[in-house]
Amino acid sequence: MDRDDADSTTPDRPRISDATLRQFTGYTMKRAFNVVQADVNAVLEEFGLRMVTYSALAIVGDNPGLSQSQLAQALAIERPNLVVIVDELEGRDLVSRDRVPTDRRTYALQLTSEGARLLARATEAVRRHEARITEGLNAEEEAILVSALKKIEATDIRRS
Amino acid sequence: MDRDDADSTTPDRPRISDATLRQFTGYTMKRAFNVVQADVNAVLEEFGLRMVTYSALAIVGDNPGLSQSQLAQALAIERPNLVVIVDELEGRDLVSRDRVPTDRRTYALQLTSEGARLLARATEAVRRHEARITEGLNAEEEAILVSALKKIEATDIRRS
DNA sequence: TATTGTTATACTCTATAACTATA
DNA sequence: TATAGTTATAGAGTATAACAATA
Repeated sequence: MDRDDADSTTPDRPRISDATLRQFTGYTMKRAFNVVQADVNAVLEEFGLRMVTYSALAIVGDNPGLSQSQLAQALAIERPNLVVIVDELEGRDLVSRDRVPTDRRTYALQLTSEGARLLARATEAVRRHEARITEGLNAEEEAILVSALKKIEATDIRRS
Repeated sequence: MDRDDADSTTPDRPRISDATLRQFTGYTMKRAFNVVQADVNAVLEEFGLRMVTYSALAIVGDNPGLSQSQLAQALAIERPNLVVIVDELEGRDLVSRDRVPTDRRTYALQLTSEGARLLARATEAVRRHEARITEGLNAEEEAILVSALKKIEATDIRRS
């Protein structure tokens, strides 16, 4: 991809403006998150993980014994889609599905020792990715960024 | 429900923790953006638009006469995928594809008057959505939020 | 030889209905 | 009757290769 410069071979449109979209914080959130997502996916690929499989490991690690329905809700994905994710993690011996005697419909999910080890290594790599992404921010800026994002996340969306 | 609860409204499942993921600003960015995206998509649906078709209208409006390749680059999508988007917008008479005499390979994209009208109405609705989303933030918080996001967006990602 | 727009295609992600086995 | 997990499937979204027309 060649960059546009002030060369006469470029007809009349050297730079594309996104002024209308730039007035919106949500647009800037999307552009910033695209950069974060590309970098974190590259980091996780070294562990054979994607954002969703890493997140699943982290949630199972924080909540040993939870059910697939609970994990699906925590990841905000539909139950049918979670099945293949847990299949993959179980097939790689990172997560175990244990039957629950008190309710034989549900599985209790747990990290295997290998899953715990991979999660720990991946979490360290994601920490380094985070440091890279936020290196231009001082502590106060990052604190306000996080608190502002949490307020947006907590917005009570009302439909008209 | 057959278990005796201290609170009758409290479900019998414990709260799921996302403590490991919450240490990451990128995770909070994703959670916040999910809320923004759901709301803006609901807003745009009333105009028969999605985020990508609204963005395309906005970019064409800001850059009349640009080519499909330039629009694809501005939207960060591949050229083949843009074709169906422009097909849709052209089929609804929101955008016109005009032949360029100086380079007959390219199309000059422009809003039709109906496209300009729809863009203006949708932009007003998105402004109201933005006000809803950021209503918990004061001016300083929002300014720091935007500047922090722009710094993240500008992060120079280096691959090892 | 390179570029614009296009077709075809494939792979991922996501969403819904319906099934089974349990409760 | 309801719930957990599952299967099948369909719709988006996204990516690459290759082609015709044009430069």
